[in-house]
Amino acid sequence: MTTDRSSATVPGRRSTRQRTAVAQLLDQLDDFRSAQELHEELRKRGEGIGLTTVYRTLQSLADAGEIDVLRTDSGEAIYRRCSSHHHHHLVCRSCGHTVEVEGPAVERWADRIAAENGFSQVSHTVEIFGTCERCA
Amino acid sequence: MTTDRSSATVPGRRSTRQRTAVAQLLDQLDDFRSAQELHEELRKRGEGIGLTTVYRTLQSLADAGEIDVLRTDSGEAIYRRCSSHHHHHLVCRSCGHTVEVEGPAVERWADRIAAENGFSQVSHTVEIFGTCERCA
DNA sequence: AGGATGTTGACAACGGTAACCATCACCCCG
DNA sequence: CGGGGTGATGGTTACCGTTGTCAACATCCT
Repeated sequence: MTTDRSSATVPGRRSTRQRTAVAQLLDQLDDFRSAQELHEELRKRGEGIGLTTVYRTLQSLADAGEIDVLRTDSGEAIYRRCSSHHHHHLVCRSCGHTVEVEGPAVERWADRIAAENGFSQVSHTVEIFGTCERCA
Repeated sequence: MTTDRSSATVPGRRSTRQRTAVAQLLDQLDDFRSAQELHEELRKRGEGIGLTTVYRTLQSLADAGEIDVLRTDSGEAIYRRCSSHHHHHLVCRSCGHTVEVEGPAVERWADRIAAENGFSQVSHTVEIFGTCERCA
């Protein structure tokens, strides 16, 4: 069995009903969702929670590395609970279905390129978009 | 000799002083810049041009594939005139200084991963961010 | 030159996100 | 097990990048 991350406290420290609700919802979902979508879903489920709190909680979780953040073409941030090790995503443009992927060679390539050009504090974004079988 | 892209018209069709100014500025710059930065620079140079027009022109150029668009961590769009062949970027977080990079192996890796998971119509984003030597 | 049509730009609206801050809930302590 | 200090909440306002609006204007074809 996996660790129960739903009770993660992250921010300052306290565990509240709202934070638990956000964490649990993220655990259940497998696709990237926007803060507003998550907020709407929580309210739909009867959770009393403010949009501000959702934003704050997501930001804390992201800062703590507990969730991944992507940007849509329109600039909107979308969130998803991910495994903790470094990975990238293969995302369906149509339904948002996501597969975590790895590419050790890509990591090395990025680091090498950056080093060759004198860049430090290197990070990189690698996302693959396409149409999944079900949406094809 | 290369084609004179500074006179690109793109949108509907007409060539105007403003569009030429934006295109020329992009030709001179080698870094990713936000619409507002470009607008400010143009005014600094004495070009009478509205912010709205800058946004519109950049969007048209991007739609036409004449410039590349990236998103900063904060979600802001940044633009840069790029070579037309497929490439990626090594971008300085601090000053926007950019180096175009290539990674044939990465392209193949992305295509293979997508194929293995049954995804079609594959595209990918690969950007490397860091701090360049001058900003370190 | 004349005019149809595309373009401009000041301004207002918009949408996502973050700051405020008074009220509230955790949870530690006795 | 209850009081209270401290961190959390959330309605509201503010922000900021970006886009819509629309009257005035420039371009370019004839």
